Amino acid sequence: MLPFSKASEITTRCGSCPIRFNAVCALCSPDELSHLDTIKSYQTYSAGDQIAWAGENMTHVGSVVSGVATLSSTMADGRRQMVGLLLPSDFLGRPGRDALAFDVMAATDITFCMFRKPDFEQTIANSHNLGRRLLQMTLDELDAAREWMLLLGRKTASEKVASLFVIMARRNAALQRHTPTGEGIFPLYLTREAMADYVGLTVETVSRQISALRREGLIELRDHRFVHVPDFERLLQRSAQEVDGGSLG
Amino acid sequence: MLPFSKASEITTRCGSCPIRFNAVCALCSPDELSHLDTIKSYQTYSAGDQIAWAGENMTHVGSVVSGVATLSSTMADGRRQMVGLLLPSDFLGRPGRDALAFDVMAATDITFCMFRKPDFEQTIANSHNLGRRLLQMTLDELDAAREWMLLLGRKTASEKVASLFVIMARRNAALQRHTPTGEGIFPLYLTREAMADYVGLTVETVSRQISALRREGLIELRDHRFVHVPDFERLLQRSAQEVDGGSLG
DNA sequence: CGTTCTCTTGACTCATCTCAAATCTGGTGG
DNA sequence: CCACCAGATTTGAGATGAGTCAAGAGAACG
Repeated sequence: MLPFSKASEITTRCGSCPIRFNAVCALCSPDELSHLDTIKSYQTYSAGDQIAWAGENMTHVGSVVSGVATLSSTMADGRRQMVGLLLPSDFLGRPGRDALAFDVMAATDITFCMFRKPDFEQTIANSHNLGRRLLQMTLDELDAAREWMLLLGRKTASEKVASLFVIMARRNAALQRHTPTGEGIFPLYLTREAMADYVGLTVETVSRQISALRREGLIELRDHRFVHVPDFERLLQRSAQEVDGGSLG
Repeated sequence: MLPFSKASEITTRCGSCPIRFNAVCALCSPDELSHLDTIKSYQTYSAGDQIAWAGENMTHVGSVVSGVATLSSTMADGRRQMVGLLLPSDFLGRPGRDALAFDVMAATDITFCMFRKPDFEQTIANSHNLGRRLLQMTLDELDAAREWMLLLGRKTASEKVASLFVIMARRNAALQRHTPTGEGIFPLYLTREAMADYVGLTVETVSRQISALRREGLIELRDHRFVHVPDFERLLQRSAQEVDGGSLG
């Protein structure tokens, strides 16, 4: 694992943690939280850092507090597919399994709230609420992965890219506890390459599709870091997505 | 259609159930099992039956005892993507959520060991082992879904079809608690259409790729119901899959 | 301010899809 | 038991969406 710096500045007590109500600890009682307080530690990585490699043994598991990380799978010849996008409150790691199945990279500077795996497994064994929440989150991720499979297997390039923006808009809105409608704006954490790996296209095709969406006024790029959506419903229609509101993990 | 027995014949006490050691109940104690015995019921469906529709409220959750079912997602214009394949011991349903996110169909005649959802949720709340096993299984399914995403997003048609056979060979072997090597044979439950929905191709392309694999001697069809693999390692190589041994869910 | 990396755009290629027709399979009724 | 039919599968020929290769424009960084 790459070197990382202590994040003493952002260390907080669980009770006032920004991801308190969405993370794996969301269902924990005050007692359980104060136990977590004693076994947690913060770790930070810089944008671009490889956090872990597929097959590696993770000594820690934990939650994203701030920043974005990607999970991806790489083939022998270099083809790569992103298989997970970790935003604040998302959980990284597999209690009960040693080896990590996928590569983990920091897409932005990122801070994790980590637990040594044995500590966490021990805590799960004693805290019903922790395991219950982890199951909920894992089931949600599974649903998201399956929606993502529909995108990868059956959507056109144009639908894929529109869907990507729909997903990002939704996940961004979800962090602020609402759902996107009408006009909105969200940060674009991913490079063209990461987007291409997300939707199973080449960078060139992603770039062309983004240009097309801009020409049609479905999106507008601001500062190269933000996406402004004038009419979310129009984008949604272009994505060929059902209206329900999945949020891909 | 593969032979199968009427539910009444296979109704058994949990202790002697064929999926006892892999299903969601695998970690349960004798006490817990005898409780499950009192709340379970068997349900059967015929090949081709739609077991449930996306968006529907499932009143029951449960395990496949024998037979095969598919989970799939359908777009408004009819495009369809399979997102899960349920074999014996796999679990269907989402404790804690009402609506089903995907369509469920019987690929062969199939028997489930079902629980009314409230009963099951109640039992989970009391039985640590049930929830623990469900979490394990869900995490495994998530890994499998993610490998599947690599297939959908980045593999060629030829690799996709070879991967499909690798996956089926592995899952079949896993049911008998071993891993495939060298020569082997397994049943082919899926139609060309289901295979196409699995790997995100058209039936024509799947058919062409199967013909190519046969010409090259990588597989051999027997009775149109079984696939004989003369050399599993050669097939594996063609699938461009890592050697580790995932088994897609 | 040059160097490097990312992104965009263009021209062309090719893998997979589409449309169409032939063949095979299993089931049905005479 | 056999002829026929409907559906599943295979195969062919041509169309096309996305990939590849290449060049130029923009940003980011020192």
